[in-house]
Order: sequence, then structure tokens, then C-alpha cells
Amino acid sequence: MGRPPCCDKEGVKKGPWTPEEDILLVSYIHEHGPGNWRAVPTNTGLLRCSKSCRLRWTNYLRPGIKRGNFTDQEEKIIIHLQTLLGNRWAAIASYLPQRTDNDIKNYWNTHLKKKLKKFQTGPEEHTRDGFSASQPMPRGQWERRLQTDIHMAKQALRDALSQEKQSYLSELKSSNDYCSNAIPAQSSSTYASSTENIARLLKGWMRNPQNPSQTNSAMTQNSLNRMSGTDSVSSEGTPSKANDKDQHIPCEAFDSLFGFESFDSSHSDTSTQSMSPEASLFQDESKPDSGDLLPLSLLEKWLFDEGANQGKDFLSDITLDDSTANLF
DNA sequence: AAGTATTACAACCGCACTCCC
DNA sequence: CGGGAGTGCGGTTGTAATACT
Repeated sequence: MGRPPCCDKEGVKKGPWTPEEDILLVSYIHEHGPGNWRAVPTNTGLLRCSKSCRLRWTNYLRPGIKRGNFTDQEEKIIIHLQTLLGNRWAAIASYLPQRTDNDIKNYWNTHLKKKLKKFQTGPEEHTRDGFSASQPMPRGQWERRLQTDIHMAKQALRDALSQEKQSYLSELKSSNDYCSNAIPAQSSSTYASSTENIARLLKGWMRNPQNPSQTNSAMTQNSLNRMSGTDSVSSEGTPSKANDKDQHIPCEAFDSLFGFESFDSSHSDTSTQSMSPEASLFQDESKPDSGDLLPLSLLEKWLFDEGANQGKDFLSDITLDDSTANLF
């Protein structure tokens, strides 16, 4: 007898989430916290399977998610880690706390794969020592590999870190001003946390609740995104341009609606200490160490930690450049 | 301007793993 | 210890948006 489906196939809605569903889900999680996904559809009245709810939360609604373009820095890190870990997107994502594994996976499949192919005109995709990305090694094996390869990882990542640190830091700094200031014009990479997603979503939704094109179930996620940005209409009714999409988004919109402080990653530099309990809860639920640490320093910390585990000679191996060293 | 191809990404599916009874 | 439930993860698909002809 096979395993029963995670939910009844009948009466379960599929496809893009509507703003109403998002709001239901977010408010439920706000109240009860994430987890026990099985109970979510029942308790919220959502006609979604528990899995779908979890996915929606972890991939889109969860606080601290950075969306939009990947920076060169992130690209390099992903490439390095993919080389080391294979398609272990969750593992890779854990070193890019603001990105979801799904996001990274998509980005790899749509961008990086092609990019690498351009450079690797050779036969099989990479295979440093015979392991192909399409044939990931067993877990125990790759962990052992990872340990033995830590030196190489360190080297590769250090290269990426030292090259990109400055630009990355300035970018992070910019993103930290997100709520209080307009997003910098140079920001081709959009930082749209779930807070903004929902806030914008609500803004548009409440402004035009009768607009069937925006509120009915046919509304797609993409249209949601547009509502939150490209296609959004300012309070004066002037359509905003795509490039303006991240400007002046008040985090307070969401806060006031749900009654808790913004758990947006843009406030992450203030750390969970200053967060509301709810926000902390969300942060805790998020990926390990998510949000509160610079992804970059997280990575470096990882390197150091790994190094510490590897043995004392590891650290002596590291010759960080000045800018990197100053981080600590 | 219209049709077609390509790209991007949200969401789904199914297997694997962990935990609890 | 075994089995079931819940969850995590990676691969894949569907479709809207965009680019190209």
C-alpha cells in the first residue's frame, strides 16, 4: 500500500497564490508560528495542501528573503559552492541566508548553467575529480569530500570575497537603509522582503478591492509582483516605472496591518534584540542565522569555523587581505 | 503590429529523511 | 524496533513576461 497523498487531491487549489491566500497564511503564521503545516489549511480555511502552504511560506513569504537580481558576489559564491556540493541547493542556500534554495536553484538553472557552459566548452560539466553535478555523491561522501576540500573552498571563496567585498558591503549598507530611504538608484538587485511583498500587495489589493483583474483567483504571482512594483500605481494614480519599483515602500504599511514591527531584513543590522517577539520568532524560524548576519561574514565565519574544526593549521593558512581581516 | 521563441520563476511532485508513538 | 506522519529537498513543469523576427 502506497503512501497516501499529503492532502486530498480534490478540493485542493493549485497554481499561483492570491493576495487573499497570502494574507491568510501570513496572519495565521503570525499568530501561531510556522510549523505544523498540516493544520494550516484546516485552521485557515485555505484550500491548499499543507505542502503548498509551507512552500509558499519558505520560498516567498518568509521574512528576510532577498529577491531580485543576484550580485556578482552571490553568483561566485553559488558557483563555488555548487562545485563543491553539487546540486545541494539547501546547503548552498544556507550560506546565502537571504536566498531560498528554490531561488538559487532557479538562478542556477536559468543563468549560471549557461554562463558556465560558455566558459566550459568541454564535454561534461565540471568535474573536478570525477564528480558530476548531475550525479551528486552520497551525503556521507560529499561531507567527507567537503572536509578534505575545505582548503580549496577556502581559496576559491577567499578569492570571491576579496574581490567583491567592498561592493557587496556597500550594497548591503544601501539595503539597510531600505525602509527609511528610497532604494538607491544603482540597485539593480531588488531587495523585496516578504514584508514589502505583502505590504505592497495589500496596498494594491485594498486600494482596488473590486478590481477583478487584480483580485480574482486568476491573479498570478507575477501580477502580484507587478502590483508590488512595476505595475503599481502611486497614490496619485501615476503609474510607476519598473525601475522605480522599489522606491519608497513603507514598511509600516505591513506593520500597522498586522500589528508587529517590521521583520524586514533591512532592519537586520539592529539584530533580533530590537525585534518584536513575533519578528524574532520569524527570524528564528528562518534559515540558520538568517537575516542577522551579513551573508558574507557568515560565509567567512563558516570558513573559519570549518578551519577550526579542521585543525589549527587552517587558520595559519589564511591570508586574508586587509579589507577582509577588518571585518573581524 | 503580430506571431514565435526564449527566459524567468513560482509552484508542484515525489522521494528521502527524521521524529514520535 | 517498526510504521506512520510530518517535513525537507531536488527535479521538473507550467505559464507569464520579454525578446526577437
